[in-house]
Amino acid sequence: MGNRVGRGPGPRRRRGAAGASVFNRPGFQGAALADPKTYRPDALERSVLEFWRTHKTFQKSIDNRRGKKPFVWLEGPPTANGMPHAGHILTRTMKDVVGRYKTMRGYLVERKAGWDCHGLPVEIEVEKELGLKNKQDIERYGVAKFNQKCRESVFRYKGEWERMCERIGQWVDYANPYVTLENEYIESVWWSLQEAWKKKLLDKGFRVTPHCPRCDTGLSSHEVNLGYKEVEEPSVFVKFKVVGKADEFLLAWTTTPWTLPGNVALAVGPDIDYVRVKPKGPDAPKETYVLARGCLNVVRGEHDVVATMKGKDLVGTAYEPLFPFLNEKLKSVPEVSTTVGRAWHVVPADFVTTDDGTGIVHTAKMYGEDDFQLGEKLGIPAIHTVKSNGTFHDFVAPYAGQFVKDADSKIIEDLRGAGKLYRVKVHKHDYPFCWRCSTPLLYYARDQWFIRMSQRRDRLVAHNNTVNWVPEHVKDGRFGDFITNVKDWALSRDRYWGTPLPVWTCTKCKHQECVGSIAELVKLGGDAVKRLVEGKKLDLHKPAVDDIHLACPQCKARMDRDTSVIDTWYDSGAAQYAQWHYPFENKDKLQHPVDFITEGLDQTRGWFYTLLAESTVLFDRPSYKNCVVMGLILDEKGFKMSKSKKNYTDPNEIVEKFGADSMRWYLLSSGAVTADKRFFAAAVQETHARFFLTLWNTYQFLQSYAELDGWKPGARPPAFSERPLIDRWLLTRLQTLSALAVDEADRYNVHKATTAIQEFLVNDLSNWWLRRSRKRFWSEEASTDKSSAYATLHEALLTVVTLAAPYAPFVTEHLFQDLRLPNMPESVHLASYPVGVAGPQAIEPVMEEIRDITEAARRLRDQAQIKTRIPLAKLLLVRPAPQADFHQLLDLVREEANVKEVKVVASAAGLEEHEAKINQQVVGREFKNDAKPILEAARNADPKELGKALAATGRTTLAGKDLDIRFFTLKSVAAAGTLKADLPRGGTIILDAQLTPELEAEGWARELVRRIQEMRKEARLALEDQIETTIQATDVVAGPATRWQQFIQKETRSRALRFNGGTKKGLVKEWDIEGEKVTIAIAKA
RNA sequence: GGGCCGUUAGCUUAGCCCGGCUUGAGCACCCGGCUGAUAACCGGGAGGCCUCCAGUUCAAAUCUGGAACGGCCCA
Repeated sequence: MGNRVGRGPGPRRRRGAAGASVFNRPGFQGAALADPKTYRPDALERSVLEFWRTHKTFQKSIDNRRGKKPFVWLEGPPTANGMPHAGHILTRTMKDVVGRYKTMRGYLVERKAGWDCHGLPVEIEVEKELGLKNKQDIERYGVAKFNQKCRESVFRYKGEWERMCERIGQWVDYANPYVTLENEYIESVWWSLQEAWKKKLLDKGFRVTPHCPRCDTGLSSHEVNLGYKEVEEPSVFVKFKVVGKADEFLLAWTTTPWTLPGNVALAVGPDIDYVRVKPKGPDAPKETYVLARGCLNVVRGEHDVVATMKGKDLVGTAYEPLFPFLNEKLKSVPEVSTTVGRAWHVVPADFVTTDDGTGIVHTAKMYGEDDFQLGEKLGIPAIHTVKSNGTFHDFVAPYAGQFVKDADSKIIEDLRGAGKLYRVKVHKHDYPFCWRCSTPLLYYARDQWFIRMSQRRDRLVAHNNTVNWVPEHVKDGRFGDFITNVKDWALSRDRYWGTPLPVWTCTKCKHQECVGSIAELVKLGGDAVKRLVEGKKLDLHKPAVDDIHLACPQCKARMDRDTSVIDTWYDSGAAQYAQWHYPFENKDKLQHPVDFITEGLDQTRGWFYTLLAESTVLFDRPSYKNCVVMGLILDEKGFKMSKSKKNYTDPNEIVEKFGADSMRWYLLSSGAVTADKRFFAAAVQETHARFFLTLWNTYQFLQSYAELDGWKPGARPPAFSERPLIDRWLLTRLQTLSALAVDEADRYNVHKATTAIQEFLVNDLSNWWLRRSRKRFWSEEASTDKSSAYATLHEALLTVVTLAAPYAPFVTEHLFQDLRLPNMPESVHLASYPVGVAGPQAIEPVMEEIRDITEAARRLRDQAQIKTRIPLAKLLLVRPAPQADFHQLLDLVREEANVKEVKVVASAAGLEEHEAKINQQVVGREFKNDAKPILEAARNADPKELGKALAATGRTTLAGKDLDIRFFTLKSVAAAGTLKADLPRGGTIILDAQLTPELEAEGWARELVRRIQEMRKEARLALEDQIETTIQATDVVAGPATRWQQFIQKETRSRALRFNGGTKKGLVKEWDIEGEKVTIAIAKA
């Protein structure tokens, strides 16, 4: 390569104004960025957003792909009445990454936004705002006005959501979103409910669901889950008197005393062992108790077991009701009075355990799911003792009107007074509370609408099996478990703000109609409805929809709508078809399954389920092909982020400081996106520094030299074969990298793709290729080498930028604008994704070896305490003769290790020793059970002794076994006292550490150059500025350095250089170089 | 109470599927070097009972069982 360090950093002249780009930048105004050379993420990203707006880039990325294979993605609609947080940023980033990536791979990716509008959360917000406390308050306030407030409140944070999504670079069509409150959307939902109705899957009946007495409605399991709290409550052991036996009692246990007036049966496990016990002692009551043998610890004091039996032996035993109220009520209702005799008996049930309680389970039909099913089986009538607002009915006289939880203590006292209480125990457990209003929830049977999902269980399972779940364990784990035990979907909600259930019932003949479209509504509703539709006044919400009455097709009498609304989760699960107003419009848009969805793990039983449930019921098709389940975002300490604890940094602050790119890259690259992830500012900062600053500075390097040299992208790049090996290596690495990035992204392993891109940029491009190629840019004269360097750096940056574009859309766009050639697309997001060539190429391991050699050389210098600045004469590389072009790469070693000559020799006889290491795998396979002593002996042996024998004879003896060379790996190591090092992949280097006056002189020169360069920087001189330099030094330094005067002048751009003379001008500094005092002065010439 | 996921250096993590180098890396720390691209870079050092216990095996971070802790989900 020749020693052409030349003019150091400065070329001859500067072109254009400072900071102005030499590249083509059609859309950028440099003015937007105060200092275009500094990376200011926030300003840069905002200017890129502006660029996308003015060039309609998002729209073009779709229009360009018209006619191409579609890749269909479905947005899980957020509710916009809360602020977005870091978890939302992660899922929205993932959605965006996949969209951009697939677009660049050539697919048509349309991205319709969506908003989830209905539901209890919205109602609660409005209630709070208006100071309403319960449903009566809402009714008094007026449902019409209330729902109007809900409608206004839905989009309270819509602006924040849209701003956040835009700011983090999510491309999604917010101009044409689907909105679940619109008539078209509701009409599609109605259509689907009618389909379910036609299939006899939509039905009405009692279902026990978690119920909030304050909101007076059932809650979805998702909602219940948000409100578990640990509570300590009294639990009671109650004595049920056996009919016909004077002093015999069945002991049962409950944590909910308020359900005792509703008791209808006691359940036992048929195969569980039960005992009859009698208390012992003078004060003991003359009573016997029956309970499970496994629960005897419940019994207080001394006692005898007087009999044992199986649960099935107890079945049929009649007992006296604890309270008379329900009994009397049943007798008074003619339709059910005949069934009274079925209640208050011991019955068998498979849910009974002896884990806690007594093994005899108090059963109140209306207040537990198991209880209800058991009650149904026994034919016990469904009669409530408690109203849906949580207070006792009047017929439960002593507690009438009291809230159940408040009545608990009175019930306990009354039982104690009546001698029916065995004991009370404080019980600690998790109990659900309403997640919005903190009222304790009741499990409560209501007559409600439901979809018979249990009848479609097999189809759900079959469709689930077609889904590519990422991570895989969700398929058979959390999701699979859920659907194999799927329950019927309790659909109706006795609330106001939601999609109304479209079922009308005839007031006279009870005929029911499920309406599936607005057209049908007009047909059955007559002129009044027709006028509404024609006047565009139709509102399908309550209360307007309740005012629509249909004419019964059977008897012409009036039909009234069932007053309930449906579970809002049904709305979101309808998105697949309802977003297109299917089947009334856009029949061609519907796709089952869609290609891709992603949401957080918390949606497993939410949206992931409702989508699959509806597509199974309606179409008998799976809903999605690929489902990426994102992990949760945790705080710095690993706890779930919580608004109330405020244990997280506002993500907006982080975006402002380090940029959305850094935020996205961190979230995507630090471990799998499907794993839970800690999120904190320092982590994002590290990403910013490591990847983005490196990218930026690599680009700045190219930019500043191109500017000085007048180099332009695409200016006659040398052919691949003409470029130096190091360039060919880099370009080959790019191929391998691209292939890997595509492979990983195709499998949604975005963290592996991003990590690979980052490692390439930092390690290969910046820290190796560029580090080793800097001087090629400094050279004065035009050459193939120099234009190769430019072309290679340019091509590498362009490829990296394109590879990283889906993940970090902003800075890549900015750089692409500078790097693109005129014939390239106007945006990186309109470009094709590089697919590369898979498989490591022959040159890659060669470069690995070169890097190993320089590392080893540095290690040797360190050991010998010889600074790199002092050149050494020779480095011997001991290895078999390499391929011819290997020698080209040895120049890299020469410069990096600062040696005058690198020589490859076949053998270093006499300079090396051997170290042998046992190969456990081979020994293990060969000797099996006898391997242990051999391995132990090998561990205890001196590797050098072993190596000596093996190198000489090819065999040795260990633990009495004669072992040949194939049981060892033999390494050559430095003989004591030599500067010699082994390479990890074979081969050895030997460094000639002999110093000569010539070498030392050059070292002094380099010492001086470095100080002068540092002073140039300190004086803030421009790269190309000329200086005059004066050096005051003793002969130790000045003598040798004078011989290198030319070199020093050239390197430091010193027009004049004087030793020990002249006047000290400009910046003057005193240095201590290896104990020598040196004074240097530089002044701009 | 049941299910799922996780636990590797102070922090972030790779390796685990498919058992076999002394468990790799980045940040931070210490020593040294290098530096007119970088908030850098290069060499070295220190820092790991790979959460624990048992089992399988010639051999376990890796496979199996159990436990602890953390998180999530369900009751």
